Parts: sequence; C-alpha cells; structure tokens
Amino acid sequence: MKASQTARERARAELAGEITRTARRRLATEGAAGLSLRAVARDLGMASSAVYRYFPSKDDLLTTLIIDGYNALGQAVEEADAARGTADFPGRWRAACHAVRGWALAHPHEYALLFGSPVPDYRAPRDTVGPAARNTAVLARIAAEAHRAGALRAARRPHPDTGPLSPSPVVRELFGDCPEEVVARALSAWTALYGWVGFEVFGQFDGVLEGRESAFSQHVAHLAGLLGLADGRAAR
Amino acid sequence: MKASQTARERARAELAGEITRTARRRLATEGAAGLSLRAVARDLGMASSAVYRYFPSKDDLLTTLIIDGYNALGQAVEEADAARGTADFPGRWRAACHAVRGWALAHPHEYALLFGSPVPDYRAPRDTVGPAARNTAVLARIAAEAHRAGALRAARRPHPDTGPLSPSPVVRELFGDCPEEVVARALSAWTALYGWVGFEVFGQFDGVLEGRESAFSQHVAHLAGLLGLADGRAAR
DNA sequence: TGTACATCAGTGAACGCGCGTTCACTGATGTAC
DNA sequence: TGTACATCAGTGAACGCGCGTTCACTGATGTAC
Repeated sequence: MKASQTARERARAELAGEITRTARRRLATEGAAGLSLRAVARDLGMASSAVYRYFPSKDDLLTTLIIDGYNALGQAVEEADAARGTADFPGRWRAACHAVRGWALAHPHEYALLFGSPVPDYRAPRDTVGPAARNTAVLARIAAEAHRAGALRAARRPHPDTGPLSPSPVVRELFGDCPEEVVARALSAWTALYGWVGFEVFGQFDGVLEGRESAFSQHVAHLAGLLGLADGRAAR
Repeated sequence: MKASQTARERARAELAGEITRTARRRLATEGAAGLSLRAVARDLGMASSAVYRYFPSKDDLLTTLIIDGYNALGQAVEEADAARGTADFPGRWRAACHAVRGWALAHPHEYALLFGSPVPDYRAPRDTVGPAARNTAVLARIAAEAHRAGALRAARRPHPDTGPLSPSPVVRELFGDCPEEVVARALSAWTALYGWVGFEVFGQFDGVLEGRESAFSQHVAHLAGLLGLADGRAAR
C-alpha cells in the first residue's frame, strides 16, 4: 500500500532528522572536533552501527550539518534584509551585518565549522556551494541595488592602479553591470564584516575590547562608508 | 664541573628545539589536528614517553608552538614596517598588511592555530599574550604615529552615535592620546585585514576570486582610506 | 482474511587504529670525596 | 687518578580510552497472492 510505504519513509525521515538534530546539539556543545558518530548514536540510545542506515559515513553527516548551517545563516540574513524598506540601503546593510554577527554569536561552533579552520581531510561537495552563497548574496545584492539606485558614492571614486579584479562568473552575475570599483569595495566590506565577527567568535577580542555591540555598530558604519553608502552616521 | 653541566644542558636545549621543530613541521603538513606527541616522537625515532622529559604535556608543546608562531608573525610584520621610512605612513601600512598576508599564506596551518577556530580544551596561558600582541601593535603604532604626525584624516570625522569604545588598558596605551575615532577606525582596519587573510587562507575565496594578490592590494588601499591615511591610491 | 515471502531498521560484537599519559627499568653522564 | 654514588635521559610495556567502519544476525514491518 502507498500509505504504509510513506509511513515507513516518514519514520525514516524523522529519525534522520533526529540524528542531524542530535549531531547539531553535540556540535554546539562540544565543537566540531567532539562530533563523532558514536557519540551521536549514544545520545540517541542506539547502536553506533545503526547510524549507517542513514548516513553512509561521518563526512556525509558533516556535510548535512554544514549545509544546514549555511541555510540557517542565509535565512537569518535574508530575513533581516527583507525587513527593511527596499530603498533603505544603509538600513539594509546594517541589518544584514547585525544578522550575521547575531547568528554567529548564537552558534559559535557552527560558525567555526563554516568559516573557521578547515576540517582536516574533509572535502566539501558541490551541494554546499549554493547554500554557502546565500548570506553573501544578500550583501552583494544590497551593494548592487544601491549602485543601481544611484545611492553609492563608490563608483565615482578613481580605481586604484593595482590591476583588474577576477571574480568568478557567479560573483559577476550577482553584481550585474556594477563597475569594478563597486565590486572591489563590496569585497572589502564583506571580508571586513567576517573578519570582525570571526575575531569576536574566536576570542581574539578577549581582554582587548569590551562593549563589542556598539563597537561593532561603528565597524558596520565604517564599512558602509567604505562602500560609499551614505548612512548619516559615519558619512563625511 | 660547570662546563660539563652546561654540556648536558646544551644537549637538552638542543633536543627540546628538535622536538619543537619537528612538531612545527608536522603542524605545517598535517595541521593542528594531526599533531600528536606520539607522531612527533616517531618522527624523531624516539620513544613517545621520552618527550615527557621535555614537555610535561601536549598542551605545553602546543603553547610553545603558538608563542613561536606569534613571534614569527610579529617579527615579519615589524621588519616590514621598519623597512619603510618612519614618516611614510601609507607605505608602512601597506608593507605591514602584506607582511601579515605573506606570512599567513606561507604558514597556513600555523595561521589557523593562531587565528582559526580555538583548539578544543586548550586554554592559552598568560605567556602567549605578549607575543600575540606584537603584530597588532605594529598596526596600531602606524595609525597612532600617523595621527600624531597629522597625517590622518580620521580624527576629523564626526564620531558616530553608537556609544563609546571600551578598549583594554593595553590598547589605550598603544594609541596614547589618539581620539576615539582613530582607535575605532584602526580596530575596523585591523579586523578587516585579518578577515581578508583568514578568508584567503581558509579557502573562502576558492571559486570566488582569482588574482588575489592585486585584489588584496586594493583591499589594503580601501583600508588605508578608511583609516584616513592619504596614500594617493584610494584617496578621494 | 490468511499465509509465504521480501524488505529493511536496528543490534552487538569485532577489527584495527591512534591517542595521552604513567611507570618501573637500564645505562650513561656527571659529582664528591 | 680512582671509586662510590647521584642524577637524569631514554626505553618499552602497559592502561584505558574513543574512534570509524564492517558484518552476520534478529525481528518487525510491509507486499503479493
């Protein structure tokens, strides 16, 4: 019968979800290094070999966690962006940046998995690149749309004489007809955003800087200025 | 006899050095996760227990590697800075940034150890903070000296209304009497520099951006602009 | 509705591996008289 | 210079641990007639 088939399938999907959920919880508490199939199975009260009915290897489980992580981050950033008026580019930029930081601080170990030191002997399969691009695409879109709306000063600045950029076709497409200077500055702001967040999550600020929330707001304002987004804060 | 005592001591110091050198080589090839006392002992052709005559635990060996790493990076940045004329602030900034990137790309696993995901269950002892500050101190010094020389536009920009910074006393001392805006912008540029380098070392640019050398130069120019350093490149 | 068979989830034992750390020991190197 | 003793580097076996993965198995669930 069709219904009973789907019943079994549903049970299967549910347990698969339970496994990834348990793995994610372990990841959150122990970090990527403490994540093992045996530990996950133990948490679920099942034999470690049973997990192999659902994931052919540990790397596949890891891939699932990575994809889920990118999607969660991407969704958070997309929602923060969408909550602002389309034409409020400084507000969108601020919201997106704070969404990245907020998600990272709420999920430090997941952030480390996505943006920290590469996991040894792990090669990310193709399936990760789509979700991985989501959060970045939001930032790129804000810059590109601001440019198209004439709200960016960046394009008017002289291009430095360091040679042309070579972004991938995917990146080029994100930015459409934006001049290279806009792409370059967006790239700078992008890395600068994650540089701050990474430092904060990985503890580089410990004993160096307190009051990070407001310091981050200043950072974001600086980056808006770098992009050429007039946001009424750090604009000259 | 005094001479023979020092002979034994010298042999001891030499083997200790051999151990850290071997460990660093393993770190370079296998990464921090592949670093084990047993592997190091194996590489040296000695019993794993013998290593304990030199390092009371694996963490102590790791601490030595971390301190050495910070010192190597710090020295590279200091030398790059010192090679420029004291008053050539844009040149010093550029040199320091490229030194950070160059060292990181030459020692990716060591960079990961210093700036990547924290090693689980490892607590850095006090001895690391001095060496850890060296590379950052150079960047701070460039900004502070440029300010004192009147070569920074940053100080004249209006301060955003996000609340005051709370840098640690060490940081305050590095910047002397610089206004808060200078400190804030230096902080932004600092994190932005390492954000780029981290992305490059950890592979976030793979399939996204080629020609990274010149793209990085543009990034550095953008950051100089953010700092308010007129460098004749990205200045408006 | 009932029976024979196929599918498949989950078990438990095992393989083989590498790890950090301890400990009683053997020799060689250095010290005191 | 020679001897008795102390120091200390290095050994090898062992403890106890956790890991990823495989495999033959037991039952339960679903399927075909």
